[in-house]
Amino acid sequence: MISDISIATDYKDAVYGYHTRMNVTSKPERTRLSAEDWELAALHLIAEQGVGALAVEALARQLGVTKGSFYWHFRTREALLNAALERWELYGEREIISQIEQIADPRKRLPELFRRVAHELQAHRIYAALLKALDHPQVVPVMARVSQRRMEFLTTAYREAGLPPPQALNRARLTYAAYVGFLQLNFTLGLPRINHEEFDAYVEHMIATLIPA
Amino acid sequence: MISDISIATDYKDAVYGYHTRMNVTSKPERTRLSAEDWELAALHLIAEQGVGALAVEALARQLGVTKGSFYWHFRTREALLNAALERWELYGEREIISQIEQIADPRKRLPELFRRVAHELQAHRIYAALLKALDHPQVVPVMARVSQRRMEFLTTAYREAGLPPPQALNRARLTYAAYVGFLQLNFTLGLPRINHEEFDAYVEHMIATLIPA
DNA sequence: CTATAACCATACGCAAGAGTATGGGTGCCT
DNA sequence: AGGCACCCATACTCTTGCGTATGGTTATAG
Repeated sequence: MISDISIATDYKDAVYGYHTRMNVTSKPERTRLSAEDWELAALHLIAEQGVGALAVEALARQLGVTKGSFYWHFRTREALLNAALERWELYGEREIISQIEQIADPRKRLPELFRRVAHELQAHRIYAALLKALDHPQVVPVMARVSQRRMEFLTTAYREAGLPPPQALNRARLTYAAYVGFLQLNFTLGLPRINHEEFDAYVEHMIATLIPA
Repeated sequence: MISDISIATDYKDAVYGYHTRMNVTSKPERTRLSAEDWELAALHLIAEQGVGALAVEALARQLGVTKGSFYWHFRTREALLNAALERWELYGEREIISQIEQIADPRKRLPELFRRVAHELQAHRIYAALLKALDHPQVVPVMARVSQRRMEFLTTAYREAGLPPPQALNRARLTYAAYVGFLQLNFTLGLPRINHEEFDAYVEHMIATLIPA
């Protein structure tokens, strides 16, 4: 229980860099919660156990409170999910794309993108979890928008790297499908448990195969 | 009381009385069921609505019976899931791989494999559904075995097509990830709704990009 | 033709989880 | 000092879905 809380706190720190609860060993530290706290905890739980595991009483236990708190901040469970998804779409994305866009040489963007994504896979856990929750009607539009944006980014990157428009689009499709499939096959399914240097070799193979010289 | 129940039953027949089995007839379907019937219906439901929607009472309604029937054939809900998964692993696979293996020229196998898979996507709905259910501990080993077999098949195919072993393995990983990702992005998420000739162009692009000349 | 096994219906019990009602506590503002 | 907004706990209700108990029906072997 207490370790769960500390995990949630660590997550918040990792994302937003502030610290509200520093208990771990001592008492439950009765700090009051905000809607944001619930949303962040929800995202954390989704990343760990999937959307299906998002239950309000379970979340309340993790946060050291009861349902009474939750239903003051949110009208329903769906409201929490929507708020969490919206937060993820707004703040949980952006960084990488804007970083890559500032690389001068278009030819160097794609390899760099591949390598960065490959080395920050942990940040894509939520995306992987949402991918498996596409039967929930609430997540579909969010995922559609996010995936669409990423696809467009990839497409223009391939065009700038020299591919003619139609091929650039198909190459982007292929690349993005490979990304999505990789997330599935590694987070959830643990496949042959690829090790570190072998993984790097795989990434370089991807670069050599998918990116035009 | 009893009249209420009978009314509810009539209503059920009128609404849920659709294709309970392969043979699509109307109501007087009062044939007795076997365990196999339940397993097939379960697989069908999984393909349509995912593993999470596999509920015994819902299945019973679809088959035109009640729970009483189910718990004669199976000890528990998990038992049904396991039986259905086992059936799928045994009978729902094999065909394509064995077909492809009988193509003489190794260089022609991979393009042919790609095209066939692309044109029989419907057969991969269950695989796509199970992919999203990897948090259920029951499906993990099944998917691990199936994916492992397919990966090995792809790897040897790439070797026979001329790639040196380490590259063949990585290319197989890339290919299979692209396959998995494509399933996700198309069945569940409906992305930009790709049309027919554009899809064919995408498949050919995949072949040109992934298969060595 | 009847006895047994196979199959199914009905009516329960039980647990989990969403949502509600209501009251208590805590901080801040005036 | 008192009041109001904010936050949370407790104790319910209601629904869903799994599993059980028990008895009824249909098929089939002998």
